[in-house]
Amino acid sequence: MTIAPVKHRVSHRDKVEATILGEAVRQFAECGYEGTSIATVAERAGLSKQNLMYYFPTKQALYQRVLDNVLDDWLARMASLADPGKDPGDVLRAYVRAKLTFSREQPLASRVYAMEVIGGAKLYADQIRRRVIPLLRADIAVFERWIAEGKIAPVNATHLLFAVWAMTQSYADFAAQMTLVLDREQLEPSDFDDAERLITGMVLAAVGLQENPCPP
Amino acid sequence: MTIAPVKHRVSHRDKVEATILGEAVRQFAECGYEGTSIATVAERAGLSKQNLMYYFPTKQALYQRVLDNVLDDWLARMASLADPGKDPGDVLRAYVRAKLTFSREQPLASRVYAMEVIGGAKLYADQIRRRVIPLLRADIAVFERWIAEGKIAPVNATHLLFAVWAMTQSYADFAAQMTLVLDREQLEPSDFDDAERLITGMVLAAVGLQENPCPP
DNA sequence: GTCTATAAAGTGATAGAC
DNA sequence: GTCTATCACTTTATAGAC
Repeated sequence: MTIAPVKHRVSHRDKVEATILGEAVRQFAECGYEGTSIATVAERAGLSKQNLMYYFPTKQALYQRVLDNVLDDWLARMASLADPGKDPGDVLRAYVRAKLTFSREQPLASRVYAMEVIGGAKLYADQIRRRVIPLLRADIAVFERWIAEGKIAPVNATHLLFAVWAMTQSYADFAAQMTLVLDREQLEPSDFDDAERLITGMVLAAVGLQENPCPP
Repeated sequence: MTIAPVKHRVSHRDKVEATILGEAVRQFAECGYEGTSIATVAERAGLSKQNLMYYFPTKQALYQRVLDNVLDDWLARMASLADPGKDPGDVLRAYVRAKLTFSREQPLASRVYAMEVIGGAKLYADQIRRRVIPLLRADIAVFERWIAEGKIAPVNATHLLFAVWAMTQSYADFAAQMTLVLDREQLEPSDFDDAERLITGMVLAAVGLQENPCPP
């Protein structure tokens, strides 16, 4: 009886799964869940589709793993950024920067998540409810505490978070349109710098934390 | 020889096409292009799939007509909103309001367009290049002229437009996630009022047009 | 002008070989 | 433990009937 080769730090299975997941995230980001065929994913990963289904028994299992990885990565970067004890300005700056960095470094992850939400989150609503919503609500609560303490101007905290989310996420999701406007092959680091400056400025001005040109 | 009944103001064909397009936009918004089957669209529209393909010879033709209608509606609402002669504050307020109204009244249209862009605009890039990009560039040029004339603070006009687009569009595209945060069945008119207030405030504060709480 | 039978290719999934 | 031949079904599209 042969025993599984546990001595390897990264098993053969782990390597194959990583290859599959890498292609899967690209395909799901382009075509969404229903639009992606496991045959295409398998072909680009260099496997037969039947072989892929040995590692991921169903298409849904593959999709959920992709989305799990997306959330893991995102949550690791955003975890407890909003600390009510820290300076509001610093927190807001860090928040915008972290979210923009994710859009720049993991645009495919962002797009898979966006596609799922736009389509109504039919396959992942439970996980969003469990892992994302509490985090967003906590961030909103921090904003509201700052307002109550008079540290920032009284704005609608919920919609402020929606705004930050929307502006930063769009640099991954709507990159195709932005590159057409900017007449570029792809978004450059300088574009993300410009975006960070503008978004940070807007947010800080909105909550009264930035010395802004006030009309006389 | 029978002649086509041109006397009818709305032909039988127009009515059937409208029914089909109504179901198609819903289906494309949920599942994207590849994820939508014309059989499903036909069934919900009360036709056989073969009959649907009499009116729209290919799936691509149906998809392009749906996207054409989306753009027609959107362009009609946004046409020449940015008039360099008008008051910048009024224009920005009207711009945000018009875009938010579209998100509220035509969320499915917004989502079909968003899905196409996120997937890389593989089937509609030409039309976006032709009909959308020039309009966005014109809006940016107006913002830049205001800056040159000293009417608004010197911000990055391109990214300001990206920000407005992102914030307003997200109330259609990310509605599924927003309703989870807000614990609602669907977004209410009051949510759009709150959104309009916050977004307008952010934009006007960013360009120095709103008397904002300045730190002492 | 409107609708239907049929085809040709592709889908996710399983049972079983190495 | 890893991989493949095969299946039952759905996809878009066409050729042709009413």
